[in-house]
This record gives sequence, C-alpha cells and structure tokens, in this order.
Amino acid sequence: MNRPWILDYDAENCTIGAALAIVGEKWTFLVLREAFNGVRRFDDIRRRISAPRQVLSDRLARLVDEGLLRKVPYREPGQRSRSEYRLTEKGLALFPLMAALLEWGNMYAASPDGPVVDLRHRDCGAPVHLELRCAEDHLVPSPREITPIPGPGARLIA
Amino acid sequence: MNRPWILDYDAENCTIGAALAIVGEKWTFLVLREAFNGVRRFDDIRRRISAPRQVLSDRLARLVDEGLLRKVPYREPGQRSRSEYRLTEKGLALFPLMAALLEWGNMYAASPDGPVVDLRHRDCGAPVHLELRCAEDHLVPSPREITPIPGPGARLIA
DNA sequence: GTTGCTAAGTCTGTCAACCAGACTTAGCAT
DNA sequence: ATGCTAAGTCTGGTTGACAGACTTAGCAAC
Repeated sequence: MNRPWILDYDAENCTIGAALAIVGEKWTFLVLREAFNGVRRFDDIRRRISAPRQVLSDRLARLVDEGLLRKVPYREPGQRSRSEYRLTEKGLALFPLMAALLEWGNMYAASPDGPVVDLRHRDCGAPVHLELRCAEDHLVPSPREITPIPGPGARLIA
Repeated sequence: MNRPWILDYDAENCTIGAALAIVGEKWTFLVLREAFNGVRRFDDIRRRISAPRQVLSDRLARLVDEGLLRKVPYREPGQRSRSEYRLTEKGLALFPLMAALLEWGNMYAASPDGPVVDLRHRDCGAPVHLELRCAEDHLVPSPREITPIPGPGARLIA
C-alpha cells in the first residue's frame, strides 16, 4: 500500500465531519430513530430511549436549531396545548443513514430472533434495502469497487 | 396521527441501538472514516482527526475488540516493526453508512466549494450514489414511501 | 379561586469522560 | 551507550452525563 493521497489534504472541512457534528452523538441519533418511528412526544421518546430528561431536552433543542426537527403544537382532550417534534425535509433526508445503520445492525449486531423492524415499500409491500449504484447504473456490490478521489472542495495541507 | 404501533414494543433490543453502541460515537466514526480513506497508522489518524492520543488509543482498541479493525504489522526501513489498523469484512460492511453520511453532509452541511471526496466506480469511473430499492426492484425515492412494520424480533412491552 | 393533574422542562450534586501536554516505551541505527 | 521515532501511558483540570427531586403551565373539578 502506497501512502494514501488523502494525507496531503486537509481533513478539516470534510463533510462527514460536518455531518457528524450534527448527528454524530448517541442520544441525537436515538431521537432521530424515534422520529422515523413516528414517536414525537417528549415523554414517549424519553421512555423509549431511556435518556435523562436534561439530555433529551438539550438534544431536541439542538435538533430544532439545526433544522432537522420542528415543533408542532398538539392538544389532547382535557389537556393544555403542548409541542411535539416532527422531522423536517432535512431530517427526513437522513433516512438512508438510518437504513444503513439498521441493515448493518441486522447483519452484525442482531438479536437472535431477527430484525425488530422491517422496512416495506408502501406501494407493493416488498422489503426495502439499500444499494450502491454508479451513474452508469451499474450495481456496486462492494466498497472494494469504489475509488475515492479528491473532489472540488479538497484543500491541500498548507 | 394515530398512536404509533411501536410504542407497544420494547426499544431495548433494537438493532439500531446495538449498532450505535459500537459505532455511534464521534471519534470511533472518524477513525472509520480514515480507515476507508486508507489512513491506517496511529499518528496519521491522530493528526487527521485531531484526537487526544488516549482517546484514539481507546477507540482503536475497541474497534479491534469488536472486530471492525484488525492490527497488521508493518515495517518502515530503519524502523522497528509497528502495527497498522485495517478494516475487516465487518468494518467494510459499514461502507453504506459512511456513504449515507457523506451524501447527507454534501447536501446539508457542505463546504461552499463542493465535496471534498468523490466516490467513483472503479470499473467505469462514474460517480457512485446510494439508492433505496424494494425487492420488486422499484426505486424508492422517498422515506414517505416506506412503511416500517414489526419484524420477527419485535417484543411487546411487558 | 384553589386544588389536583399531567407533560414538559429545570436544578443539584456526583461521577465518569475528555482534553492538552508531558512523559515513557521499544526496537533500530550510528 | 546514545539518539531517533511511532505508539502509547500518565496527570490534573474541565466539561458533560447521570439520577432524582423539583418547577412550570394550562386545563378541569370542586
């Protein structure tokens, strides 16, 4: 193995790092998982992920701040109005990330009984999975067939 | 919105949670990013991700423990033998996760100049992207077309 | 109006993890 | 022996997580 080209480039402005700065934290990610499950209320989320209230409070505020969730008022009969948290477009766009984590978890960290949730295509009911494909429409079954190259935003180290 | 079915099920054995317990931490994920970039040596990784030595030491040990990385001896001329860290199959299987994070980051947290790395198909040079597809081979362009249902491992709350 | 109810959120003290920076280790070479 | 270097450990200060108690805000019954 030769010295990888990337060592000459700065890792500072990597978009993966930027994405991680927003969603790369355990509680944040669990909150998003629940959001995709349709769990939207503070105490429901809190019970499901067993987070300390303060931590959940922090993370929800952060996610609203970053524009992944938005607060929407709701009203149970005989109760005052409260807020629930819903995914925005920006948050919904994380679905492939969630799916990737689910698929990997099912393969390598699964419960013995099998997956806890299955993803189905709404229109036909068939199970849904992730694929890597190139612009020429070739299926790319393995990362070994992928070559990372410097993109337009790459910056050489000073 | 009705009460989501998932509230009747236990979140404890969720495979997403299990996966997060392994890779759901900032430094761990950055280490894996570098591994996919071909950066394999302690100090190279450390410089690129700016991690405290101790933290990197911990994370590498953990990743080796979990079987995502393995230590391989190498030898620079005039130096003693040292170890570098390479992805195992289990680690390589995280590629879609990495790609999902990269795509989301490029869309929503990008540097103004564009992506820092591009993924290309080794065989044809075309850019690679992630797709959601169902078993009937329909392309699923939006998470709104996906219905999560309880899988075989789902457990009702006691 | 006051009391109770509930979901959401804040406060407090304790404890574990992170961090920067200095130090140590282990083998090779002169 | 002495120096060199990549890898790894030690130290003391600071930040964040955590559990558990407390507070808030509006509605409803009395």
